[in-house]
Amino acid sequence: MARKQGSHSDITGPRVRAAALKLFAAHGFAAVSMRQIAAEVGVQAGALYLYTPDKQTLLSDLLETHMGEVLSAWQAELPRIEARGGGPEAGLDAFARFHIRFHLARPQAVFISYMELRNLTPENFAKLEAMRKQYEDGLEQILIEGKARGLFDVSDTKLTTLALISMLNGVLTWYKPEGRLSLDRVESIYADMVSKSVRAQERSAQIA
Amino acid sequence: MARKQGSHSDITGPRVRAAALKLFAAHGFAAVSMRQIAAEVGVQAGALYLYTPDKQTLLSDLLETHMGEVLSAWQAELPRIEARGGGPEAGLDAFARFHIRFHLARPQAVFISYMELRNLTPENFAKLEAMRKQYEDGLEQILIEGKARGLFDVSDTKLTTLALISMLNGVLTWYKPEGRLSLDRVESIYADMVSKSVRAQERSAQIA
DNA sequence: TCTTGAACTGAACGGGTGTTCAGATAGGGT
DNA sequence: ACCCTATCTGAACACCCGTTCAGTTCAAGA
Repeated sequence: MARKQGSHSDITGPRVRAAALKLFAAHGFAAVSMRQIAAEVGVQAGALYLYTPDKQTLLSDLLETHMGEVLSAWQAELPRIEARGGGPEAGLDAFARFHIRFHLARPQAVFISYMELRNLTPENFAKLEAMRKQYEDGLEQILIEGKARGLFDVSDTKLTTLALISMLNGVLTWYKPEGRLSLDRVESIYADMVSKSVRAQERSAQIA
Repeated sequence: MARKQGSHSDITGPRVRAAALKLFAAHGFAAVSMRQIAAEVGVQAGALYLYTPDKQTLLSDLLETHMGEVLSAWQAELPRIEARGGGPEAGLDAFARFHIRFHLARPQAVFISYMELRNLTPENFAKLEAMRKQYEDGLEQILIEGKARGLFDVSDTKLTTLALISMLNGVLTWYKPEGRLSLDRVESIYADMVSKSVRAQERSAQIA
């Protein structure tokens, strides 16, 4: 029965990862069995081991791939910020909008990326943490620069970075594409809240 | 060996719930076995069934108890807000500070409350969702009133409610009691960010 | 046409799962 | 001193787990 039309390694491999992503996001890593993943792909459990050495690696590959995509997508965004002036205010706005848009396009990957970290081996966990930190540092640099220029009123850039990312991540818990608000509208509202939450008060002295 | 000193139902029952809370928070509901919980208590697995009809109920009892405590603690906070003037600004500040303080005191319960919802039966899930909504409505009412009085600049009170709670919940992912910042300091920084993120711009017209 | 080997099956491995229950144990009431 | 019963044990139940592997199938290369 092997080697049916269109059932080569190039096709089954991605299907295995897609099935794992879907099921891990829906039920959690620990609650999903290799047999369930295999059934979703339409294959016996043993066949999965042609595409992953074990269940744990299947998870960490998904997470590393996702985090890699986040990092390179944000890198690709930087030139566009420069093109629009490149100040901390433009950077912060771009970050908020990028984060919302990018993450809403991959809700399952984002979901498991912060739900299933504890199911990684220490080595895999450390690697993921480093990537996450790199992403957060991108935001913190914007805050640091804005603070230095007196544009932002931020007492602790590290805490603020985490608080802003938490707020932005929250969109995943409720956003539905067919919902009341359009993606653009959601993006704008979040970008506005982010901007206001760190903006320095306009000094009355300047106006008076 | 039964009925050792101090090993009555009144004592073992709470110990079972405490062990389950600890292990569920650390490893996740699906990854923790009844035998592990029993071992933590110092008892055989069968004995757990004197204190819970099944594993699922053990989880939902923990979640419902926690959510009940959140709601009643917030109710108890309301008179104190009234005493301090009772406006939307005072209410919002009180909510942020209450949320941070209360949740940091129960990190494990909070953790499982938004990680393990999917492991509940639909009935138990619905009950929990209703309680969570009631809590969120407390915050939204503050925003609605502040918006009506022109104190807050909030285009969508529902979205803003969820965004603010997400931001406040984020504190759990990084706060360590022995860390760099004191609880009071963290509380103040978050309360400040919350306040600024919804505050209406001071109109230059008023000043000029 | 024959051979090769990638892709997959299906059964098996040892071990863990939630849950049940007959029986042992021992503190409190009489 | 005795019994009662709340409490707990330890074994068993049927089933599911991740992983391995000998064997089967069949498209492609020679």
